[in-house]
Amino acid sequence: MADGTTTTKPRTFRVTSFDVAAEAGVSQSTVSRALAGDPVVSEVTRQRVFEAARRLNYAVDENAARLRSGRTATLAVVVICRPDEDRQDLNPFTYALLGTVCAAASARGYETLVSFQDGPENLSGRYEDRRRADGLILIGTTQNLPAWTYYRDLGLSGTRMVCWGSPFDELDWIRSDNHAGARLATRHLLDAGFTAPACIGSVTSLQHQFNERYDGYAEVMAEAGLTPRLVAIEEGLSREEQGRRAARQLIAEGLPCDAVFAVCDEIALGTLRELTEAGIDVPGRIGLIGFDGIRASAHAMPPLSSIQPDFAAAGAMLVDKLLATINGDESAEGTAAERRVPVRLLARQSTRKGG
Amino acid sequence: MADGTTTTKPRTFRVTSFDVAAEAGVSQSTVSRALAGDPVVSEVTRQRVFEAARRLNYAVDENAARLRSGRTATLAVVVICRPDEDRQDLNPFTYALLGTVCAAASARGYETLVSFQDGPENLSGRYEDRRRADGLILIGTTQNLPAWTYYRDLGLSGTRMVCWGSPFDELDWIRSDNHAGARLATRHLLDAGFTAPACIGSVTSLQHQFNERYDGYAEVMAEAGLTPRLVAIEEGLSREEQGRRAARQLIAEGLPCDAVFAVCDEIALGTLRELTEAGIDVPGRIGLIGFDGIRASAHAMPPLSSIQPDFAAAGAMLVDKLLATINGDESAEGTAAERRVPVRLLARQSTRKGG
DNA sequence: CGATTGTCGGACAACGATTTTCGACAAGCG
DNA sequence: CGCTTGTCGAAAATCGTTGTCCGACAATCG
Repeated sequence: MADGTTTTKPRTFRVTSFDVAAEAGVSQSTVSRALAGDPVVSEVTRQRVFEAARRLNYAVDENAARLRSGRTATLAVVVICRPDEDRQDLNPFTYALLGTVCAAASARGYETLVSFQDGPENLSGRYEDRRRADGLILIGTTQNLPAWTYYRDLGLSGTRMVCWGSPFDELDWIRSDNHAGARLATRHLLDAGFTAPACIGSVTSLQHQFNERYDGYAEVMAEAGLTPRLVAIEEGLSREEQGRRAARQLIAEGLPCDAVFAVCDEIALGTLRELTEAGIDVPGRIGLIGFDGIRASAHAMPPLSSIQPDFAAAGAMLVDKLLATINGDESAEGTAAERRVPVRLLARQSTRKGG
Repeated sequence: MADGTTTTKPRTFRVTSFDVAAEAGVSQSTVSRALAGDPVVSEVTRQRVFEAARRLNYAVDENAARLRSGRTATLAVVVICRPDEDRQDLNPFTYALLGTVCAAASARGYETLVSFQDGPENLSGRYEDRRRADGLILIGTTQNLPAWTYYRDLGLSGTRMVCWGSPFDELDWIRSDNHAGARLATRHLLDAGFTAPACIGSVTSLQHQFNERYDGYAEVMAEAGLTPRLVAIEEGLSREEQGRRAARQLIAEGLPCDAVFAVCDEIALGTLRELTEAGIDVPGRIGLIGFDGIRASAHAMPPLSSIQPDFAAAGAMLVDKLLATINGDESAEGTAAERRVPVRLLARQSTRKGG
C-alpha cells in the first residue's frame, strides 16, 4: 500500500530556469523576474523569455519558489464530518459551501488544499507550521465537538483561520444572517395564512446558528401577539432523524400547530417524510418551511419552502475574511454585515396554504 | 484585491531542524532521519529528537522537503463543471465522489489539491510541471467538451491522470458497472410487475456511461422478449430539464409504457416532477427508477428507486489507479473488474407497483 | 593485540527557485 | 570631458530540507 512516500519516477530531466535562460540568451535571474512580471525587465526581453519558456515547456517549480519566498498562495479547507458519517451523506449544504469557497479562493489566486476530517486520529491542522498553506477555512458539521475543540486550541495558539458557524466564539466566523432569515420565514408563514407556527429547533444547540434562528422566529411571533412553540431536537442524531422525531412528538401531542419552521432543511425533510408517512397533508394540515435552501428541498414533494443564504457570497466572505487575517488587517475585526451572509426566501408549495 | 502574492506576515522566527538539533544535542541530519523514521537512528536518540521537536513545536517545512526529495505526496483533484453552472447546483453525485476521493487519498498518505474548473480561462492542469502534485484525478460533468479536450491533450502528452467516466477513450478511467446496474434496474422493473418499461437516456451521449446503461436495459428487454423503447435526451440542457422534456414527450405520445428507467437520478427527478405535475401517478401509472443513488432521490416523493454505485469504492479505485500509474505499474492496465465500481439496487416506493 | 565488521551520527552538497547586491552601459548635464 | 543618474542584467547568497559519504567508536574474531 502506498503511503505518500512511494518513489516517484523522477521526471527524466527537469527543465529549469537556467535552461530557459540559455535558450533566451539571458541570465537565470532575468528569467525569474520576467516570469514574475517584474517591471524592471524590458518588454522585448520579457517576450523573449516567455517564448523560450513556452518552447521548452517550462513551468516554475513551486516548491523551490515557495521555499525561497515563504509564500504558499494556498488555503487549507478543512471539512469537519461526524465520525460515523458516510462521505456521500454529508450535508449538501457543506458541499455547496466547499464549492464556492474553492471558487472564491481560486478567483483570488489561491489554491485549495482540501481535507475531510472526522476521527481524532484524523485531525491535522498544522498547515501553517508545515508551510502548506497560509491559513485555514473550517466548514462542516458542528456535531463533532472533539474536532472543534482541537481547532479552537489551534486557533488560540495563533493558527490563522475562519470558520463557518463554529460552536466556539473564540474563533473567527462567518454565518448566515439567521436573524433576518428566521424572521423572513416566520413572517412568510403568517402572511400565507398560518396562525400557529411551531419551530423545530433548539435554543441550546452547539450550532449557534440554530439558536439564532429560533430567536428570530420567537421575535416575530411575539410581535404578532402569538406564543412561540419550540419542539426541541435531540442531540446526537442525524439531522433528518431529529426532524422525524420532532414530527413524531408533534403528532403525539395532537398537532398543536398548523405550520412548522424547521431550523434547517435536513431537519425539515425528516419532518416532511414523517408527516407524509403518517398521512398528514403538507401544506394542507401543516405548512412547512426549512432553512439553507439545499437542492434536495426543491426535489421534495411537495417542494419545500426554505431560506437560502447566498452561497457564492458565503464562500467569498470566508476567503476574504481569512485573507484579511493573513494580511494582518486588524481593522478586519469586521462589521456585523461583513460576517453575515444575506439570505432570501424560496417560497414553494410546502407553504401554500391552499395546497 | 489579493492575488496570492500579497505579502504574508513573516512568521517572526521559524524553527528549523537546526534548532531541534541543538535542543536535542544531535546533528541536523540526525533530526531529519529520526523524524523520517530512518531505522539507522537508535530508539533513544529518536525519542530525544521527538521530545525536542515537540518542545519547540517544530514541523517539517514541506516546501523544502519536497524541493529536495522531488516527492509531493499530493494529488490534484479537478472538478469539471459546466460553464453556466452554479457551484451549489453541481450534480450531488460529483460532490459525493469528491468526498470519497479525498478520503481515499488521505488514507494512503496523500493530500488533495482541489479545483473547480469550467471556463477555458480557468483550465489549468500543469500540476506535475509545477511540482504541485504527482498526478490528477478528473471528475465532474461530461457536458463540457472544451475542458475534456484540454485534458485529453494533456493526458496524451504525458500528464498522469485518471478520470471518472471521461468522454474520451484515450484517457484512463473508472466507471460504474453500468451494464450490471442497468440489468439490475430493468429486471427489477420486470420483477415488480411492469411489462413495458421505457428508457430515458441516450445511445450517443458523450457520457458513455449513459450509453452503456441503455445497452444493459436493451439486453434485458430482449431477453424478456420485449421491445426496448428509447426516449432520447436532448444535449445541452441540464439533466433535470432533460428528464422533464423526455417526460413531456412520453406524455405527448400517450404514455406508451408503464415504467421508466432513467439513466441518472437527476434525469429521473426531472421526469418525476413533470409526471407528478401532470397528475400522473408514480408508481401507480408509471414506475420509475434512476441511476446513481444520489441523496435527493431518497427525499423525493415517492422515494425514488435507484442503482447506487459504491461511492467509497469509487474514490478508492480512482486513487489506486492513479497511484499505480504514478508508480509505473504498467501491469496496471487493469482488468475490467478493477475499473468497474460495483453497484447495488435501492428499491424504493417509485417501483412498488401496488403503490 | 591488530584487523574487521557493524552501528550510529556528523559534515556537506544538492534541490531550483527568489532576492539582494553590484557592475556595465547609455544618456544627460554642467 | 567628467560626473551623475537611471536602466537593465549578472553573480551570488539564501530558503530548509534530504541524501550521500565518511569518520568515530565498540564489539567480535583470528
